[in-house]
Amino acid sequence: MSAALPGAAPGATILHADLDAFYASVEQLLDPALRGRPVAVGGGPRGGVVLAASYEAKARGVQGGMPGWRAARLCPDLVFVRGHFGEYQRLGDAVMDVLADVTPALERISIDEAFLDVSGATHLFGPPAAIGARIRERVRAEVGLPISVGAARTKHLAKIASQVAKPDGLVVVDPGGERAFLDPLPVELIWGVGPVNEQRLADLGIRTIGELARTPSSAVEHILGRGVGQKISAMARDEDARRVVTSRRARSVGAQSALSRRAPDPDGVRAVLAHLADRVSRRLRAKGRAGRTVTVAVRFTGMRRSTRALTLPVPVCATLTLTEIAVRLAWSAIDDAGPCEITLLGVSVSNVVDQTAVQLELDLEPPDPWRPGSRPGAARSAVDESVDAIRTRFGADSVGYLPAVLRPGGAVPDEFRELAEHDL
DNA sequence: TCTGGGGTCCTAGGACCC
DNA sequence: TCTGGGGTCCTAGGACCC
Repeated sequence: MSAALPGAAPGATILHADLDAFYASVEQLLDPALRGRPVAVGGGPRGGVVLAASYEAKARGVQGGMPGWRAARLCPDLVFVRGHFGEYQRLGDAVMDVLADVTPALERISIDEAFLDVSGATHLFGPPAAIGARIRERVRAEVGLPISVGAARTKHLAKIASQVAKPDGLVVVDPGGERAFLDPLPVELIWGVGPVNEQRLADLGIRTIGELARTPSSAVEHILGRGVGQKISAMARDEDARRVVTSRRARSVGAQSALSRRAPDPDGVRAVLAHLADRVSRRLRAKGRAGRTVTVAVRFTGMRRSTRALTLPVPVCATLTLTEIAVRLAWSAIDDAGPCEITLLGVSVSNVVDQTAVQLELDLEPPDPWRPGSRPGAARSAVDESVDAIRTRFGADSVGYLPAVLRPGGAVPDEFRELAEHDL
């Protein structure tokens, strides 16, 4: 528990609400025996990565993204749980419902995190500090989860405030108090400063946000590049002008699967890519969208990655078209790599636009010489439409292009994938 | 014992056009 | 025969976020 900084200044009207160790907290809510114990969702001592760690686990050095075996070594009594992904979705949605009661100016940025602009809500609920406290009480009482809230004049500052408030706290940065709040904090709290940029800044002797704010922007741009340098300098100087955006559509859609290391063989590569292309194209068609650029990512042993992209003259969303393009791109990368083993394949589609009723991609394919006047793309669309309709009625696994046996080993549940999907 | 899966944005270099 | 400069699009790679 941490106390709010005093103050009810009307200017701190952007809130950032962020559930604490979300997946792990849900597990502790569902199973009282896990409360107070170090818990890791996902992974295990013999493989996979930790998707989320409880605060008890974090205190022992366990972090999200860490390989399970390393987490187990750091914390021998760590309890690994598989995860209740459907519950995460349900409870995350329930929390967003609570937030939406405060204001419709709500920007959800992930399953467990959102910005709110409460400038229109203060006459109903009081100053931002009171709204933040009310949100925390309601989420605790009605959903049963701890949530931290930051309030400030800008999104960037509100997000930093919520990070400082964690776990289970509320921090309000009053207008006028921004510099005093920011200056002593480490640069890694700035949105966009990760391990690499943190080190680059440290090489210049810059460790705090105050030091960064006092460094000429040109010097920062010199080591971080112009775009990133300008952004980060502006953040350090508290010059964030972003508004709360209530709806945002994804600009790309992708799917990827880690594979147990294997030498690439044509049938196996095609099978995995067909599966991924099916996931991607299905999501596109469900929203009446299509994309012009197809990108394939291949990861090799040693975490070396390679990508290949192709931009088409017209948007595509047919499963078979996407599969064929992906296969060609993947082999371009694999052939360039020489003898190798692959550990991941990914397919993504960008340059996404609304698809008109006409399936323009039909004309990408040459006519079938055996059937004069035929439009082979029409057959593809017809197949996709039939499959989509069957899945709608009978479930996603009722029909597919692939034998189930080809699903890559170690795959995460589909429910987990869906948690991370952005709205198209 | 050796790293998930969903995304966003930026950069450099090359092709191409006017 | 040689040649400027700017703009746009594309590709490949990389950093970062949740």
